[in-house]
Amino acid sequence: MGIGNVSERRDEAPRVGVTSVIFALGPADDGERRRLWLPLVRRVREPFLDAWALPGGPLKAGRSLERSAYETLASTTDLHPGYLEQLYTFGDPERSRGGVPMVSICYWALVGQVDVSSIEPRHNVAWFADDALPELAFDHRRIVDYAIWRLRHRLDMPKVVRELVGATFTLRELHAVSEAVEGRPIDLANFRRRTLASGMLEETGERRRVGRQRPAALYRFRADADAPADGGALPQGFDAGELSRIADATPAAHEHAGALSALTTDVRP
Amino acid sequence: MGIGNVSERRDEAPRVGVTSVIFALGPADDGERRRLWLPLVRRVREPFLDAWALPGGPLKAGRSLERSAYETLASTTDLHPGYLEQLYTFGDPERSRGGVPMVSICYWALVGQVDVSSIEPRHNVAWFADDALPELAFDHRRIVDYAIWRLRHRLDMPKVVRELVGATFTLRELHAVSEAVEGRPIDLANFRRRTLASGMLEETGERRRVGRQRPAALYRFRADADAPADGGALPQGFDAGELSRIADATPAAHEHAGALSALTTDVRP
DNA sequence: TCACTTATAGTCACATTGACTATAAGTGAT
DNA sequence: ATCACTTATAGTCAATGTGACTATAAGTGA
Repeated sequence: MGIGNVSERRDEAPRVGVTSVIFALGPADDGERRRLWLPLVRRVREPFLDAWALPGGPLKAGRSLERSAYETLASTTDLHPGYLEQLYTFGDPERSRGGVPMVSICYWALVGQVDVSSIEPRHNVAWFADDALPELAFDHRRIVDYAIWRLRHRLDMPKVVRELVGATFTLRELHAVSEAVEGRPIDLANFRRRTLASGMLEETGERRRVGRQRPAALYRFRADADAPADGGALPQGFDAGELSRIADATPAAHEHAGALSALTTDVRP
Repeated sequence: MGIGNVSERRDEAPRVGVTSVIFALGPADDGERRRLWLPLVRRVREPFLDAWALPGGPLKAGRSLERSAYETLASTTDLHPGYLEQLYTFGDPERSRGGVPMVSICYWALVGQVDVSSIEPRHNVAWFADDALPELAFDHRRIVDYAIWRLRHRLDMPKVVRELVGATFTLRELHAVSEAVEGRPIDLANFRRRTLASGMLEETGERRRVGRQRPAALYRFRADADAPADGGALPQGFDAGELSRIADATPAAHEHAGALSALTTDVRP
């Protein structure tokens, strides 16, 4: 049906898997810039037994790619990102396992907060800073490198950043997130000016005091003028709505609102 | 075989296909802006018998995704793009055919010149302007829309454009290509200034006369300072080298050098 | 009230860019 | 030769965006 016999099927049907790279904002260790952290799972079978690997699993029938990635991620790490975007599909012949070619459709996500308690009990999940990763199984290191590269280059800051900050935030907080994402220091004053001028934000009217100093005005992203530029890497309206539906159906999914305030806490297990 | 009885294997292994969206610079019809044209193939079997569709086929065992896309494209359209980049992977449940989920890994490419003669004999391949496409089979219309969207938004002009112009070109030619890619008129004088200032180009020293007027200086892209910015959507060094290897092994692959001069010719079959 | 820290405003020089205008250089026709 | 015409290429001007700083304001605990 459909494909027909291409010379009696010498074409080994490839195995198809989904893999996720999740980024979270790390702690503000000392006075340093924050880093991005990402969760890895320890492999419990060969090959690469005991090695760290990206969370993933086989594509599940009847689900969209995105949903499949979401479910796999949730089952292995208890994470429920509010954002999931296709990154790249890997399928070199060398990726074959046991002779069967392996195609991995990779997704990535950004989460602001990590519910440490929920993943703590499992010893096979841990978080690592993006610049201090262990050896990874398969070609996962390359996948991570690519994800980071793309995060820093081919992405509109706003769309990403709003996933890392909470619903409401001070400019300094937004600034910290931006620095983490971009991986470089950014002049605060200029950041202020640029960001405010962009018109993406609106004041909530409230203020928040972080230390014991002058409290800062709280902002939120404007609901309208939402996509002043981009639309993301997802085809507009393709799987676009899917994630929100998933998120709505998943209790834990929304609890990363107000994320940043909680991020002062160490996320390491 | 393969598909088997549904109840036995409810984890229906998905079928995996590769699909390509190819863009070529269309003719300068009248005085209008040039358009991008793309090749479609007429389906020769159900479903969507006789409808136009993007060139594609099943993922071939032992090949990389990119190579598979390249070969499929070549066999259905005789096109040999010098550029092939992963676009997106589609795999919604609705894409299933005959109950078997269908995952399509889409690639896209830009070719400057089309060897009309080589595709002419086949009546099941034709070129269409990006703003005058026929009804497409499956969800291919969405794929095309996404490809165009991404071409115009998430891409660094230089990298794309250098695939559409020849090895050597006048600023006016480069300007025409840019207009086609961006899909909007661009002030020539400013385009000049910007482009020259960018340092991407270098003069060849020669000049070329297009009409009967003053000849224009010829430029080429500088070999060094090659990637002053990006690197493309491909993970650096992943499949990156692959295409060149393919291209080298394929005679017709390089003949789109000097492409633009030939583009005054109508590409329609 | 003071010392201290952070929020927020403002300055300045400089680069980029859109919208035009002006001049230079070739060509075929007269 | 010269002219009319078309395109190549250079410049002008105002508006805007931005990096690197500096200055002032607003809270706080002591």
